[in-house]
Amino acid sequence: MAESAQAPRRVPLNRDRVLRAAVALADDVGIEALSMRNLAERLGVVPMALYKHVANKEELLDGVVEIIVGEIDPPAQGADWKDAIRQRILSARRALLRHRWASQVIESRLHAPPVVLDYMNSLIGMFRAGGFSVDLTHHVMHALGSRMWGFTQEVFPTPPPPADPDVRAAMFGQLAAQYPYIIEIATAGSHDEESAVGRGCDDQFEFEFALDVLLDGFERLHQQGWSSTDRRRATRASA
Amino acid sequence: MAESAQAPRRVPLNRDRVLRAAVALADDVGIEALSMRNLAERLGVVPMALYKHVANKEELLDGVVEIIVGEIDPPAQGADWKDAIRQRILSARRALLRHRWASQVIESRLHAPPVVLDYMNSLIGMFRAGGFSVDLTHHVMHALGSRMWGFTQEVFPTPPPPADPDVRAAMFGQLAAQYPYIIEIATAGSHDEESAVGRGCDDQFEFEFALDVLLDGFERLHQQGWSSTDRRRATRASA
DNA sequence: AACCATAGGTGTACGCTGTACACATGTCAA
DNA sequence: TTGACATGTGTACAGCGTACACCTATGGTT
Repeated sequence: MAESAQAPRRVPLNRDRVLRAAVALADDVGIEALSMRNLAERLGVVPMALYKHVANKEELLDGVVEIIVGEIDPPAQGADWKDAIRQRILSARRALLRHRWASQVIESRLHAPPVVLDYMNSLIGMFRAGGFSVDLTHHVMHALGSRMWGFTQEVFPTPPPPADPDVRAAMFGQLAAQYPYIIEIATAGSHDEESAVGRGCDDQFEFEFALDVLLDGFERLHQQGWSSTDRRRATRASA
Repeated sequence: MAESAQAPRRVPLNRDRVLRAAVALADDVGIEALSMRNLAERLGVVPMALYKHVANKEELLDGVVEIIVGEIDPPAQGADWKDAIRQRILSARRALLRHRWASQVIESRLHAPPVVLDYMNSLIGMFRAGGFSVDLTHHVMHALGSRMWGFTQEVFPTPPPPADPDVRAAMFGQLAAQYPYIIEIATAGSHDEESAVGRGCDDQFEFEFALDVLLDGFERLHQQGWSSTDRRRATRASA
């Protein structure tokens, strides 16, 4: 008899299948639960089998980053630099929103995988095509920082408010006394102050706001013919 | 005889000593080697002893963040909002440069320790004192993001160039073919192209450049009386 | 002075992690 | 048919955070 019926001849693992399984697993159970053991189990294989395809966990994560970055759209053709870059970064953002854990992994990488360099290289090229000097482009890329990946580090996501209304009211009073300005911001635009505390922000708006402040600033410097001889107090009119 | 001579009556641990030892240990051996076991050893104590002073490792790291943030200078008095905020953030930067691992720990926190809220609250207050609306202040704080802590995520620090000149030349050629724009930036202002690849950037300059682009943008929006009813395409003149 | 509650330190043990190393198996070339 | 090579297995180890039971020294009360 054909042993393909008996033991259904498993397709052998390969690097790509391992990496895609890792992405799927992280999507499902979160990045902190992505362990070599869990991943192996999901692939129906013993942990050490993975090491035939990735050198170690670091390289696995490098590969995962490659996959995510591969989901970013190529640059739009025909748009001016500002719109093209804006669109591209927002595409990166969409990719990273599909995998919420990805920003953390990107930031943890010690050296950039090739696709990452591709992306950065192409982004730089978009500024250069817009007429930016090498120097200004350099600084502008630094200024974008991790925002070029479509995320801002959400420093301290607001914890969910306590369910008990009494506890919530008490907590609100204490916070208002201790951090009046934070409360002022958190409750802005709401008449029911207390309930608004845990309301959260429109992340997409905040992201675009910051991105546009930066892009507008870059445009202004570019138009003014900024050059790195203005190195002291770089962008400031005052000095 | 006094047993204080015989067994030199050790001073008991307390939360503060534990936290400061943790900071010192991380400074010495790096954050990845800061384990409960290593920390205990450094304090001449058994690992579990630490748990009488911090609930778990997460809370230890919270406490470590408290100490770092405590090193940030209080706001300057009498300066205008822009200079005051600039100075404060640069002070935060100095604190974080003293502990290179700290940014990573700050970003890994799930909820903000009180001193962190203090800092943010006070920074918000500085914008408000400068006449910023609640709304604009809100967005502006988001736009600063982790830069308010004085760091930009250094995405992918450049690895040191290989020692062997032949290898270096070969690598340079390959990089130049594959990532021409990156190479263009990396070698800008240098005539000896190859050797400039690993030269690195003036991080302080890059940080201040980005900070000033943002602060200048904020100032412009503020002067123009930006209000959140301009919510679509927030900062853009075009639409 | 005797007592005892309590805070602080100890020792052991468990489950989890990444991964080194030796081994088995399955597939293709000679 | 034989052997080489790629792939998957099994066992084992060191390190991690930390639960739990225990001991000990200190300080206040009787």
